[in-house]
Amino acid sequence: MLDKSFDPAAIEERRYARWESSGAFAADPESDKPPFTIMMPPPNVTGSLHMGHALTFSLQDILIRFERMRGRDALWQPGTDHAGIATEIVVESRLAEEGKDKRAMGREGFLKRVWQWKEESGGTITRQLRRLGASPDWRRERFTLDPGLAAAVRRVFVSLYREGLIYRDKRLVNWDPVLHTVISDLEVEARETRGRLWYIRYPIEGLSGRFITVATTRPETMLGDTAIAVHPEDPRYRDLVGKKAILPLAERPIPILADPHADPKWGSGAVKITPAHDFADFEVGRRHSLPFIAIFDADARMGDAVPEAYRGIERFEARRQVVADLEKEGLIEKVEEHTLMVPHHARSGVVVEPYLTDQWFCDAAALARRAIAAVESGESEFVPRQWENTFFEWMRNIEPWCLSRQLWWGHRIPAWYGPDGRVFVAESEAEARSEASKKYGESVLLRQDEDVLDTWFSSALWPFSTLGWPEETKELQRYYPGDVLVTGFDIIFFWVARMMMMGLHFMGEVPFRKIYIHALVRDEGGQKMSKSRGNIIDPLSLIDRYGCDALRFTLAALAVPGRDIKLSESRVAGYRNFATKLWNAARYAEMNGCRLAPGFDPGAARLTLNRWILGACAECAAAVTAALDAFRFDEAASALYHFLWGRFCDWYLEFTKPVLQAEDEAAADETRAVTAFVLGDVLHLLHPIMPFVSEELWQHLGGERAGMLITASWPLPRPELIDPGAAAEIEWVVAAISTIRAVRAELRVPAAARVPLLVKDAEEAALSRISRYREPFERLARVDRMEPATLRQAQEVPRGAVQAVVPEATLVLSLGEFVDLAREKARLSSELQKLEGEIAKVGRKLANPEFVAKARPEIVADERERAEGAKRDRDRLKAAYERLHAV
RNA sequence: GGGCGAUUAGCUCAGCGGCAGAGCAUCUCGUUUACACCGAGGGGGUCGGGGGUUCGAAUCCCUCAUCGCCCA
Repeated sequence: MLDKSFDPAAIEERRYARWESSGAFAADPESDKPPFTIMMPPPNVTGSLHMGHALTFSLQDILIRFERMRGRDALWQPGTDHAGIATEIVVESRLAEEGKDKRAMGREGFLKRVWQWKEESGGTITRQLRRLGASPDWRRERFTLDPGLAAAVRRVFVSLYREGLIYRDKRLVNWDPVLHTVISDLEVEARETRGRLWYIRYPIEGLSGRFITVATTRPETMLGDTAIAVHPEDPRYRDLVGKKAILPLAERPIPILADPHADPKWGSGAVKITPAHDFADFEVGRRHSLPFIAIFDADARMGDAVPEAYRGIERFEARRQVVADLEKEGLIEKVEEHTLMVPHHARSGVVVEPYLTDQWFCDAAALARRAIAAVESGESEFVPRQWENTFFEWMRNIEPWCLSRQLWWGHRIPAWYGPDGRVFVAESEAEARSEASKKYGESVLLRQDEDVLDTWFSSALWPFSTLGWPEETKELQRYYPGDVLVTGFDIIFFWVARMMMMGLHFMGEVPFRKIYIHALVRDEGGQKMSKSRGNIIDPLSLIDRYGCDALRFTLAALAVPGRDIKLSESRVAGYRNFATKLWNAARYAEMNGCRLAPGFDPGAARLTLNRWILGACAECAAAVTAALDAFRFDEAASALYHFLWGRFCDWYLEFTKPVLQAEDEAAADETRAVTAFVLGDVLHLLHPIMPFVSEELWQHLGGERAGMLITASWPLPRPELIDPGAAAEIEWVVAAISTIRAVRAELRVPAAARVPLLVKDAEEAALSRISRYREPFERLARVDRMEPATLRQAQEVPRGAVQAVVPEATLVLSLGEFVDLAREKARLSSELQKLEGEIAKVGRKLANPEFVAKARPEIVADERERAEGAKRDRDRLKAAYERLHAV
C-alpha cells in the first residue's frame, strides 16, 4: 500500500540505481531499432550543477526518455570537458594556499597535480547529474583529454595544417596579462566603466604653434602611436592630412592621414592610431602600412620601445605618469568624464590587453562557408528558427580563430621546432622527428610547442571524437549525425558554430539535424543569477525540498521558446503538489483494487464514463506527443496537468465512486480496469518529465510485469477511442453540477445543506442524463430528492425555489429556509443581462451582410447556433425570473 | 549605431485572424473516508499608445513609447 503522501527523497536514489544497473540507459549499437542521438554538451569538469545545467539537462533527458520509449535506440553521450583556463585557475589557487607556485613546480609536476585534482573532484558534476534523474549512457562517458579524443585532436590539427587551414601568424589577440595567456574573443566581457576622455595636443611638424588634438581613453598607449587619423570629409583637418605630428614625450614624427575610421562626431574628430594595441587601429595600420610598435610586454609593463623613463612601468601606473608628463608640457587640452566599455576577461576579471604575438590560427572563415550553407539549406535547423540569424551574423563575420593558449592543462599543440625555428606539424613526436631528419639530412633536436589548444577546439570534435573517430567504428556509423543538440543561446558561437565547421569538414555531414536553443534561467525578478547578486537558486536544494520531479516539471512548464525563464520557488512548490496529487490518485486506485488488467482492450469499454475518460486520455496522449515532437515542453506539461488534475481526478474518479460500490460487477471491473489503464497511460506520458514518481507508481499499479517504465513503450495514438457522444454527455453533467455549485455558493447556501433538485422544461436527453448520474449529482452538488419524472411538465415552481438554466433544462433548487429572494432576483437579472449582451453582440454580427457573405461558412453557422442557444437560455431565464416575481 | 525579443489579470506567462485563458496570489465557504501539498465558488483585463488592413485584430502591417539581450 502506498504511503499517505509522496516522499521523493525516499525513492529517488533507489530508483536511479535500479535504472542504471539494469542497463536501461545504454545504447545498443547491435540493436535493430533506429538510433536517436543527443550529444550532451560536456559540462566543465571543474563545475557543479547550477540552474542552467538543470534546465538544459532536464530538457535533454525528457527528449531522450521520450524517444527511448518510442522505440529508438537512444544514445545520450555524456562527458565533461577539461576547461583549460578554469581548471588551471582552480588548481593554481589551491597551490597558492599551500604556498606553491605553478612555474616553480614545472610542467610535469603541475599536470600531475591537476590530474590528481581531477580524479578527486572531477566527478562532482556527473554525480549531481544523477540526482537530476539524467539518463545518459554512463558507460560511454568521455573526457576531452581521453587518449582517443586526444588522438582525434591531433589528427584534426595536422590535417587542417596540411590543408593550409591552420597556420601561424602574428596578429593582435586578447591577452590576459595576469594569467599570461591568449583568451578567446568570446571570453572577453565588455564592462561599463567610468573613465575619462583625455584631449591631447600633438604639435604639427614644421608649423610652430599649430597642434592637432586627439581624444583618447587610454593616453598611455600614445607611446605606441604610429599615426593620427581624421575623417576624409572633415573640413577641420583637411589641410593637415599628409603633414606630420610630433608624438609628444617620444618626440617621434607620425603621419596625419585620412581614414573613415575617424568619427568626426566623436571627441575632437581626430584619433590617435596605435596599431599594436587596439583592434580597430590594427586594421587602420594594415590599410596604411603603418609600423606596429608594441609598447607592452606580457605583463602589460612598458617595454623597450618606449623612452627609458617609462620602461618597466605597469600599464595603469604608466597612464598616470604619461598624463602627468603631458600636463607638465601643457599638452592636455581638457579631460572629460566618460563612460566606456572596458574589455575584461570574463573568468579572471582582469582587464584584457590587445597584444601582438605569434599564435596558431585557424581559417574559420573558410570552414564557416559550408556551415552557413548547411543552415541555409535546412540540413541543420535551429529551433526556434530566429536563432539562425545570430548564427549567420557571427559566421559571416567570423575572424581567424586563435587556437593557442599559454597554458599547460590541455591538448599540447602537435608542432615541433627545429634548431632553425622550422616547424614540423605531426601527430606524434616520432613522426615529426622523421620528417625533420628528412629535411635536415640528419637527426636534430626538436622542441615541442609549449602551448596548448583552446578547449573549444577539442569540444568542436565532440560529436564524432566521442564515437571513436578517427577509427571507423560501428558507433560512428550509427550515431553520427546526432538528431538534436540542446543548448543555450550563449553557446551558439562558442560551440555550435565550431561543431558545425568541424563536423562538416571531417565527417562531410552536419553534426546534428536540429539545434534546440533554450533560454537562460533568471530569478523571479528577471535578474540573471550570479554569485555577486546573491540570487542563485541551487537546483540541488530545490530537489531536496520539493523532489526532482517537481523541479523538472517546473523547468519543462516554463520552457517556452524564445523567452527567458523566470524561476520562482512557488512554481516548484505547485508542481510538487501536482506530483502529490498524482500520488494520491494512484493510492486511491490501489485502494480500490484498480490493477492493470493484462490483455485489457480499451476499445471494448461499454460505460459512457469509461469511454469518455479513455477518449480524453487519448487526446491528452496525442497532445503530449505532438508537443514533445515540436519541443514544446511547456505544452506537454500543461496538457498533462490539466488532464490529470482537471479531468481525471476532479471528475472521473468522483463519478466512478458509485460504480465501484455498486453490485454490477461487470461495470465495476471495467471501471477498475479503465482506471488502471488511464493511470498507466498518464504515467507513461509523464515519465519523460517526472521519471521518479511515474516509475514508482508504475510498479505499484502492477506494471512491473511489463518491466520498468523507463523502457516501456510510449502510448500509441488511439483516435478511435475518442467518443464525442460520451464526451458530450459527461461534459454536460460536469457543467450542470458546476452550475448548481455556483448557484449555491452565490446564494450562500450552507455547504453541508442538502437541497431537493427538481427539473423543469427538460429535454429527453437532459432528463436521462440526470437520472443516470443521480448519485454524482447528489454527492457532488449536494442535492437530493431528484424527481425529474414528476416535474418535467410541472407549471409551478415551489416557494423558495431558485432556478438555474443549463443547456436543455432548467434546474430548480428548492432552497426553502435558505432562500434569499433578493439575492436570487439579483442573480437572475445579472445572468439575464449577460445573456442579452451576448445575444445583441452576436445579433449585430449576423445582421452584417458582409459578415454573412465573407466569413467562412462554418464560422457563420457557429454564430447562428450560438445566437439560438443564447436565446433559448434567455427565454427560460426570463420565465424563471417571472415565476420568481409571481411568488 | 545595427540586430533580435518583449509589453495580455496583482505576479509569472500561454494564446498569434473568429466567445480573452492558465498557474500562483487574493477573497468567501468547507472535518464530503485518495488527497488541506485538499475540495467548492468568486472577484480581477481599453491585450503598452496611436494609425492602418479586414466582414472581423490581443493576433497581420506601419508608427511611437518603455524594458531586456546580443553585436559594434
